[in-house]
Amino acid sequence: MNVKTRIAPSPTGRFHIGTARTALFNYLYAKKTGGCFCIRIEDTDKERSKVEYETEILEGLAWLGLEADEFVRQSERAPRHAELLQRLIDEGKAYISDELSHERAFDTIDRPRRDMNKVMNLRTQVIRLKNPGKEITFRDEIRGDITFDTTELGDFVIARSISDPLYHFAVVVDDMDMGITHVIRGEDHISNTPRQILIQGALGAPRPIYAHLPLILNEKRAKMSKRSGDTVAIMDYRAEGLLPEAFNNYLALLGWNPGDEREYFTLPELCEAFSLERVQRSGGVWNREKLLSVNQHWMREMDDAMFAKEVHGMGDFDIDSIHKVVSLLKERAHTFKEAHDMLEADLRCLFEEPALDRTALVKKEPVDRAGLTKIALSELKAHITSLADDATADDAKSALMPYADAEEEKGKGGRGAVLWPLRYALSGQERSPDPFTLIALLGKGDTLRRIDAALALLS
RNA sequence: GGCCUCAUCGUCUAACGGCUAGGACGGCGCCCUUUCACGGCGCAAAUCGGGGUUCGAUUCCCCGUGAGGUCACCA
Repeated sequence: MNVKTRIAPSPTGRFHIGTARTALFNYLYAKKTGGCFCIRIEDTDKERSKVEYETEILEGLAWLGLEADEFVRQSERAPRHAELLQRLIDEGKAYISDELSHERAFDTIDRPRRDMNKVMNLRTQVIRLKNPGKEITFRDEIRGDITFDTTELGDFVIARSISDPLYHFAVVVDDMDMGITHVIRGEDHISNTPRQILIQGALGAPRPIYAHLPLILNEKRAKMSKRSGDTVAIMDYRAEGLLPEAFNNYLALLGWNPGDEREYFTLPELCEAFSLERVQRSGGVWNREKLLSVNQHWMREMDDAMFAKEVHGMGDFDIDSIHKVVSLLKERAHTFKEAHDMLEADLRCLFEEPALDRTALVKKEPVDRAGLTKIALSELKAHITSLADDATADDAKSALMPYADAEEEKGKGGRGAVLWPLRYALSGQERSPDPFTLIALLGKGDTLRRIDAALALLS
């Protein structure tokens, strides 16, 4: 069988985490089996569908690298929907039902004393499916057999009018026409499945294979939703500087596992390893910490030029400056936003002259160490002066550590009595990279200037 | 509430019916470093409860309990 899957988002909201994961699983399954992955925009709700949402969803899918083999917009299939709706009516499997419009009927309850003419005007027509009222059992690839009694559904509405089909009807028709073989979707669709099977029955459509994915839960264990205040828009994560590689990796491992202990996967690796059998049955709680950790992993895998470009994109920091500190950023940042912020925090001293504080410089209990600090800095200055102009951090370390070690031997303040003033003189910060890295990055000239500035503070 | 689904460390998860119940994230501790981060090493941390079946249940069955989903002329 030639596998064909689809992601069928409705453009009535932003590109959601859940949609992304459903798309990913559909994509993985299709690619794993050599099948075809389709995108179908479900825009039958003309009131709520918006082009900007469609655009965002499509951009999001592209960003994740979930390229579709086929693209359909449901609204473009209206004639086909009307045709089959009419056929069902002609065959007596569906009927036009005269009734009070749903919302207007509600109005009427509030204002019961309307005159008869008005009430007559409230009448409207909908199309309902004749429900044979039987028990339906379908097999779910992830959960096994699921049985529903469909009599309680009654003759449910499948269209507002011949030209205005509802979700259930459009889905069934389109899945049939497109030849969708596997419907992989969220668990929240389980209860929709029996009525769609009923429509398939009326249409004589084949029943696809169903697989209902566990939901993504928030820390309160409820379905992730914008309403509950969860960050569910993929584009918000992208804006923060998360990588699509990290997203796919994290999303895949939330509700699926490869059966071995690998944790990091590229998209092609996921395609290779994926199987529906190893999809989890229970919902997974969204864990931002883990996402960030996965993101850090993929950030470190990037080449430096790309990395610098991403950081540059988070603000207006000079690209060449960023380039110099990529390795520092790679070891610290979990997102590109974080990386950018570090340029203005812990790494600030690399780009602007620090404002030194005398107390912090000579910091150390219990007596005034200004004298000792002064000696240490002078000594360091001598060592640094003899460094090559393009000394690396390792060079600086091997030139200066022996001196610091010697102080350690003597007791007194130990290495710290040397290393602290050095690092502080160069950074003016309580937290910063180590002094040797600072020397290498600042260059000999700036390094000496900063030491002189510190020395001046002590005289 | 009806119907449906689910149930292993805090979280994501592994474990042909047979192990000291494994890994990852997070946490904690130690080392490295008198900063921060990285890194290394280590520790704590779980089979929801009760019945069965079995020589033996995390694993199979039943009943509880808990959690979630869904009950539109939205998708």
